[in-house]
Amino acid sequence: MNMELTPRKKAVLRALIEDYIQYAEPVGSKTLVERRGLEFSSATLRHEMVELEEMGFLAQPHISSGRVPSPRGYRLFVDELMEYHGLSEIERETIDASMRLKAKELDRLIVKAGEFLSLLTRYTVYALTPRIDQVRLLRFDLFTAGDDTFVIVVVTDVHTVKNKVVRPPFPPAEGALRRLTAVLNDRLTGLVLRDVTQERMRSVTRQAGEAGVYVPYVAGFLAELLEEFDEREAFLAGQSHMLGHPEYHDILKARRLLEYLSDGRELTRLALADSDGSVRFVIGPENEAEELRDTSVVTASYRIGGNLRGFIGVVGPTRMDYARLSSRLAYFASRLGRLLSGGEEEAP
Amino acid sequence: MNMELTPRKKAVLRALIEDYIQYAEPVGSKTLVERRGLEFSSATLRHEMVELEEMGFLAQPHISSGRVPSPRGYRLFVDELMEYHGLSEIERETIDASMRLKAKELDRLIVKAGEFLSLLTRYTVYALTPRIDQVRLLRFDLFTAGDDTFVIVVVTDVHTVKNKVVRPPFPPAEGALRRLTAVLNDRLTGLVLRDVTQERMRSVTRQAGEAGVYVPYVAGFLAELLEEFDEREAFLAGQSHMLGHPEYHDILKARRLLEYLSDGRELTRLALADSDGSVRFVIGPENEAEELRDTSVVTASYRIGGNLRGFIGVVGPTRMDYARLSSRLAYFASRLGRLLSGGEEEAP
DNA sequence: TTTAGCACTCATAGTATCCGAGTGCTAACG
DNA sequence: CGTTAGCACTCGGATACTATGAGTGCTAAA
Repeated sequence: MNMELTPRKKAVLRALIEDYIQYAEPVGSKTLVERRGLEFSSATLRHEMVELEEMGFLAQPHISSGRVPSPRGYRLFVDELMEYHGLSEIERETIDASMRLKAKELDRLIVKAGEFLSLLTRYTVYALTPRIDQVRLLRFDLFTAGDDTFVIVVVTDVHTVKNKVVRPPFPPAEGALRRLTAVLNDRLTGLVLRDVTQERMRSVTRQAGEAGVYVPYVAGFLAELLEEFDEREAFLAGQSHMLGHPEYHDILKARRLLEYLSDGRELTRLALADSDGSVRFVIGPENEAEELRDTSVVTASYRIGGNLRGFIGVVGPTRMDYARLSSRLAYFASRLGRLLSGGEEEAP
Repeated sequence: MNMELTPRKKAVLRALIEDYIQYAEPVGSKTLVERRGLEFSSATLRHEMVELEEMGFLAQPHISSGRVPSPRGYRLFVDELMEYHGLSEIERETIDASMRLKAKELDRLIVKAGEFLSLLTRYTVYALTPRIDQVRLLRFDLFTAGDDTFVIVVVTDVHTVKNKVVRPPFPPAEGALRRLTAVLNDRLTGLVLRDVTQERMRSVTRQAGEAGVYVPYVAGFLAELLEEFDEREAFLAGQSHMLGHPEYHDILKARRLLEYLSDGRELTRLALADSDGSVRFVIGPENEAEELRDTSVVTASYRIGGNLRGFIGVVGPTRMDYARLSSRLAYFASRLGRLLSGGEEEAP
């Protein structure tokens, strides 16, 4: 028996997968002729299908039904067979328009982007913010605000300025804060956040004189920032789309999946894309998590500035419209990266 | 026929509703005796049930089945019949512990709170931030950051400090920004954001000399802030819980509802609680939105500081555990308000 | 190598039947 | 007169059986 993937076998497999993606029903030899227009008799196709099944690319739900792609089949499809859809001008414009988001904080922006992507693709979407392990401190500013509080503002070199309002037991004097600000800017700016040691903070305290009593607040804030920057935040959008696919008409399955996805920690562990721009497919059992074994995840990454990478992706049944999806996702991610890197007047 | 709500009728109705809430199955006269321990024969209870049905408190899915509470029945139940569960010490502590949230931004805090409430109640939760129509400007600060950008920081009297990074076509000089900052603080602090007129900004420009070229950036930022503060933000959490209730085993129903709820604008229009602390129930057809006609919404409000009110609530089938829910929700909302009003060192 | 023909498989839909929880009504009881 | 036992009746849901037809694998001829 011919166990090579002849061009004809590829054509059959491709036609079958495309049909199954569209109609979500096992595809028979006759359907292949009638609906996909393959120029062979159904008997010939049956031969091919038997061999494709033996090669592991197809499966049969039961003995007398049509064929269904196996995960390996999908894998071959996305790697070699599928034809990438180009985007129409209109689609490009829709995506571009969606990027005019007003939010200023990174995470709000990502959430909005995810919601839009979910609207666009009609799949459930997850998004991960970048893990920011190298934040550089650019500037400090401390000033009083209200009766007995003061504000610490820290400017970093990534997309955000962070601040905190502090209420110390002893009311801060404007002059003392000004002095402390000067010392902080003198001693700490230009440093990477991770490199701000206790030793350095002690030297700030020494230099700050009486304003030194406020140093612990600054140190505490920096510690919080370090922690906050260091972990990715995860978001999910468009959960209701999951219920639109027939494979999740089993309510228990749908529920388990959504429950799994709503755990941010699990999301963070989810498939991450390989390299910028390109799209990664993780198909069914290729997923590590038990809960995703019959689910596919398609991910792209977006870049902020130089080396910060966040991820945005789509979750759905293995029978996803990979071809259509991947081009949209890739374009979307590249646009998102551009937006966040400050194509607008936004961002340092 | 006795059309008055005798104490016995109330007892029957209450027992029936409690049973239905627990088991989600039409309740028969025999069940009332055996499971709820009513001290009458099933025949007597059948008499009562006929009358309760005629009064509109019960309904019968079909002629030979048990009874189910009608929306009017639930209404009576929450208004008069149900017995509020107290919270155990452990539950109180669990809620209190959940309030030690690290997030600094208001909306992130609300999201986290909503996620926790959903975990606690096992229902889908929605949350609305307060509508902040009276923001007072406390302080401005402008400074350069990086090569050709500068940062505008605005401190307000509500829970947040806002900032924006701006990249003007002409690099800003440190001195000019210092001067502009001084003018802004002189002319605008203490004002309510809404009262910052174009006229006022023009006078700032005049006073700022050469730094006046940067005033439009500040004005633009203030306009954005006004818009941002003025609208509530809406969040949804725990969507997967919806699928846990048998009334949403109809996937189409579940999907429609989740789709409706994932539209933030619709959420904003959702039932709002009446007064602080107390909990409001909107039962099935009492909802204005068509999509919520067989869904109940239970809402509480939380206060930030003096007069800002946000809402947090729970969405589920009309067969909700109102008694258990309301006490938990009320306590949760009051705790949330306390947290946000600055029980911690947080917030101006 | 391809295709027509054919017997075979089996999921699905449709139909018939049964079961029993629950009802409403009536008559007897305290 | 309110309460209860008894009973015929209803009807949704479970179970069993059958028919249908899409799809198969195999064989033999083109």
